[in-house]
Amino acid sequence: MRSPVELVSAFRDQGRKITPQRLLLFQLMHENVTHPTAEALYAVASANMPGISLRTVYQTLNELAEMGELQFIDVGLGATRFDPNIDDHHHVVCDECGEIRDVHVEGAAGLKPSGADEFSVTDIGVLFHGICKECSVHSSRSGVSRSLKSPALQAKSSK
Amino acid sequence: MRSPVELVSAFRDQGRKITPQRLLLFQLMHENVTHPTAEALYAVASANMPGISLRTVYQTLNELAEMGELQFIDVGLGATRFDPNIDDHHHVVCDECGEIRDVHVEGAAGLKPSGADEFSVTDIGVLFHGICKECSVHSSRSGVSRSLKSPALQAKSSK
DNA sequence: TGTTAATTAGCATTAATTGCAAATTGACTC
DNA sequence: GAGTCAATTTGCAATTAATGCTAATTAACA
Repeated sequence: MRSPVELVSAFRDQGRKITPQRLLLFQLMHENVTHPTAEALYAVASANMPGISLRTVYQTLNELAEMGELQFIDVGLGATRFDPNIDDHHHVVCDECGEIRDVHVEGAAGLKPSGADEFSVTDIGVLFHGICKECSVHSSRSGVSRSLKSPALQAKSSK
Repeated sequence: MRSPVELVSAFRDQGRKITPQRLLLFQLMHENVTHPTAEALYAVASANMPGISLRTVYQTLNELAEMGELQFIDVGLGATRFDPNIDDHHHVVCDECGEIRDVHVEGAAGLKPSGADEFSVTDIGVLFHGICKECSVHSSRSGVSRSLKSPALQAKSSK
């Protein structure tokens, strides 16, 4: 995702307006490596701008994605995560704490599916599941509990 | 996923009961390559056994997953898909029609994430997006419409 | 400073899935 | 073959994630 300043121009160039809400969200998402959910971003935004609506957060995230400024990522937990990193990269998810990290994967671009004849590939995503450094040290902590491969059984966020 | 006959034993061995509903679902999922959603499986099950509940379908799918007999897969569309194939394999999703196919991926097991130090990997999933043979021939058809990378913008099933 | 179309907020709605409790029924015992 | 009891099924309410809709607001331009 480009810098807030660049996004301001990009938005104006497309006939979109610059509002304080959008500006704040640009700032909060720029170089954000936390892969927040819309709700999580909303929480942070609310702290800075009381009264901002969750609806606006969703709207803006969708617009940024539409403009190719960020990526949606879905690791199998309930909510979509947002990633301002649009370079070629992949993700690692800790099945203990739920944290997601961007990683580079050597050779990923060269992977070929065999078994689906004449399927034309437009995108390849590699998702690693496992346990992060922090979680393997401190036995188990807060965390997501249970295997992330079983969404139906997952503990939901306790709101 | 093992055969219905084997599952009957496996279930009994764990103190679980064999009901007509479960038996039907075992049969419907065995060697099923359609990656159905719970709703889709429910539709087929209902045709065979009117009155079976969606709740039971979810319940049974969760139990099968818990026992390692099937996999949940999440391609970023709203609903979780169920895959009775638990061999080492990956998936291809057609962004036009939404179909998912199992594929083998040479070299996938050897992929390493770089950038997340000391992350211990327990599972690797590769997901290919693109257009399937059928959809590239007939221009566009029913289909999922729009990029599957943008769940927030997706047309929802029209129930 | 006025005009107008874009945006925001807030609430209702939809979709996917689970929680819960009452009624039912496998499986085992006698 | 009948009785017992815990497991299972149903059906409905509840929850979560996300979008649809609309009135009120406001940025951007003339």
